[in-house]
Amino acid sequence: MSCQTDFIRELRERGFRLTAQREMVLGVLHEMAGFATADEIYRRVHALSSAVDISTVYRTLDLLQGFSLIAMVEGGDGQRRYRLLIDHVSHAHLVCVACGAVTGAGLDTLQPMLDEIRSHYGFVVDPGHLNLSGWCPQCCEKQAVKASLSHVA
Amino acid sequence: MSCQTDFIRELRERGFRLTAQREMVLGVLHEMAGFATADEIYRRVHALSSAVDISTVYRTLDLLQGFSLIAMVEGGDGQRRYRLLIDHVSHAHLVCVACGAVTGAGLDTLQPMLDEIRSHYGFVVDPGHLNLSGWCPQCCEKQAVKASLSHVA
DNA sequence: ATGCCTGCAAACCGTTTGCATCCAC
DNA sequence: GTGGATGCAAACGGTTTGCAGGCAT
Repeated sequence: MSCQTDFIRELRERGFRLTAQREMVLGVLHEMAGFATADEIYRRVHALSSAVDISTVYRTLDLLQGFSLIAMVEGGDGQRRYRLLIDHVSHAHLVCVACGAVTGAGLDTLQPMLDEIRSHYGFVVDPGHLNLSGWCPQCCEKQAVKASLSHVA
Repeated sequence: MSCQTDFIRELRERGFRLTAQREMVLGVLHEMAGFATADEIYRRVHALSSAVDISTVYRTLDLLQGFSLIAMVEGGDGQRRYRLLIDHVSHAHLVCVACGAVTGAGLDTLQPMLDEIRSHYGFVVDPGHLNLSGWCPQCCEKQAVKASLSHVA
């Protein structure tokens, strides 16, 4: 619930209003384990109260991003996925380009590399948006199958 | 030009046809230094021959992806960017979430990390699609300015 | 009472697809 | 000649925006 109070405090401090819709979007994000698309979030909010529009979901997600309370990744399927950033900041995200699944990975092993990139290229990798594209174990296998097939065909 | 022959050979082997449009798309990709959006590619091809459609560009890009001859990254702006994979395989891509700029980074320093991810999570990061999101030096500065402003507002 | 937020619906933009025509094979 | 490839245009799906009304402040 700490995120809830963070959110409300941020809202108040910046002169935004607290509405039932914004609470619901945050609530849904809070009870979801991993990443979710805007539409998935919309559906769950809509189940709570049918009078919530998808545009409000997007606007609230924008707001939450502005507060750095959520992370956003671009899936390989053209859909964006969102996730709350409550003490998940120290995680990298392994995004499967085949099925869109997102797995968490400890950031500690990656930190030396990020520092190296920073000093080499002046490029600051955002730890909250550190997304590595590739294949999850399941799709990795499928990919191997597909590759062998395309050699035949 | 080696990519050209690779492409033609792949086409022939798989029973696809060699057309002027496909050659032009490949040619444009070849003469471009970095990543480009489908629209940028389209404009350059269209400049060569006005009778080329954007849909053909997309279809050719799909084809090239099928042959693993190009890499695709999802920019933070919702546009996909493409790039030829001629001896550029050993590069990671630093994608700026603010301006969409893509910088290359040597893969050698990152390889140990990729191996670790593979053994830890069974997740195979695709070296050809290794995209790290963050801020390029220019936008990094702007971001810092914006952050300080939002504290005031 | 004020004006920020909302729902509605339409616009938007990148991408995909159906179909008649065309051309590489 | 045949079927894959193309151009055209319309559809598509996720996201954004304009606007009149509603509700938190």
